[in-house]
Amino acid sequence: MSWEERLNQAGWRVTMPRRVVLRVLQQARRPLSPQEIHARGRRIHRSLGLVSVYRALEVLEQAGLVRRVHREARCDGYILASPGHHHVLICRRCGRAVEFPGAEDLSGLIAQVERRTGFRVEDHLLQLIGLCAPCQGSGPA
Amino acid sequence: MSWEERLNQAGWRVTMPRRVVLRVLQQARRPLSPQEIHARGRRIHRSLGLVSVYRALEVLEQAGLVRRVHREARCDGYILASPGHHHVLICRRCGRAVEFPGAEDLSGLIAQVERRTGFRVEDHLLQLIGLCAPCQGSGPA
DNA sequence: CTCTAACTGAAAAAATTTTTCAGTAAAATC
DNA sequence: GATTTTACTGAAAAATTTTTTCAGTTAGAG
Repeated sequence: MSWEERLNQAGWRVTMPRRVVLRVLQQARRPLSPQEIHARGRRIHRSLGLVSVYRALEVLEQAGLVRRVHREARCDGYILASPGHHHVLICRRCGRAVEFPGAEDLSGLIAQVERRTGFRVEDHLLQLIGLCAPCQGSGPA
Repeated sequence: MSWEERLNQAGWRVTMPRRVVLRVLQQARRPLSPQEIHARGRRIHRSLGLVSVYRALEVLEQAGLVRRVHREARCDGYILASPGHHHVLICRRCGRAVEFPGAEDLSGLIAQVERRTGFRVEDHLLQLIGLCAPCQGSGPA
């Protein structure tokens, strides 16, 4: 099924901004901000508006065609650090965040990725999202 | 070594805004934005400025006393999604991003975390940061 | 082809983050 | 403890990013 069909079946229309945003991301070699996507998109279709880029990204993300990557810059949640531990567990209902140890648990996966991609992995960001024990009883709201 | 000593040894001063931000985060049960930290901080020290919160977070993060959590909202990098795969590998030098499969590699870790914390894990965010093969030769700039 | 409501771009508004600057205070030195 | 230095501070202004509003436009069902 093409992405156009996927959009249609989900009740969305295939429009110029969505087409352009997708094409820009297909050609990109790194994560792009809405601003960057807009700038590149205008080279494909001059009248593309920035607002439409924001809206297209929202729809395309919901449709699973685009993924948001969380980068160092411009992300605004802070918790207290427990030195040496880098993993975070967040409850999607009450928002509670817990750090937990376990860098060594990823070593196998990291070694495998390094072998397959040629990257040298220096750091990582792992966040698990779910429901904490008290929130499991309280319905999904 | 206390956090005050850690700051001093790294050449930073122990000041009111830094003290207040740290105290707010110690009392918090979830990740807080700079705005939220500011609002709570003013209840401890009325004259605390928002700008100082931003600056304190920057310093405390560098000192390893505070950790930034990347949440769904307000993060601006997008890449194309390959359905079903959730992991991303980013080169810190050239910015190139690659998705890679491997959700199943985390199942052991996730089961362990669920057992230890009582959370039910529904989703996760794993990003590896490092140097891609071409960038490994070209120095750290 | 017609119709309708999901869309669009532009402008304005809102919110967030950074810069600037004159003054303050932490902590090293006396 | 007083003096001195300069890393810091809050407020205001500027810059940037994101959302809302609105009058039209257009994708795609019928």
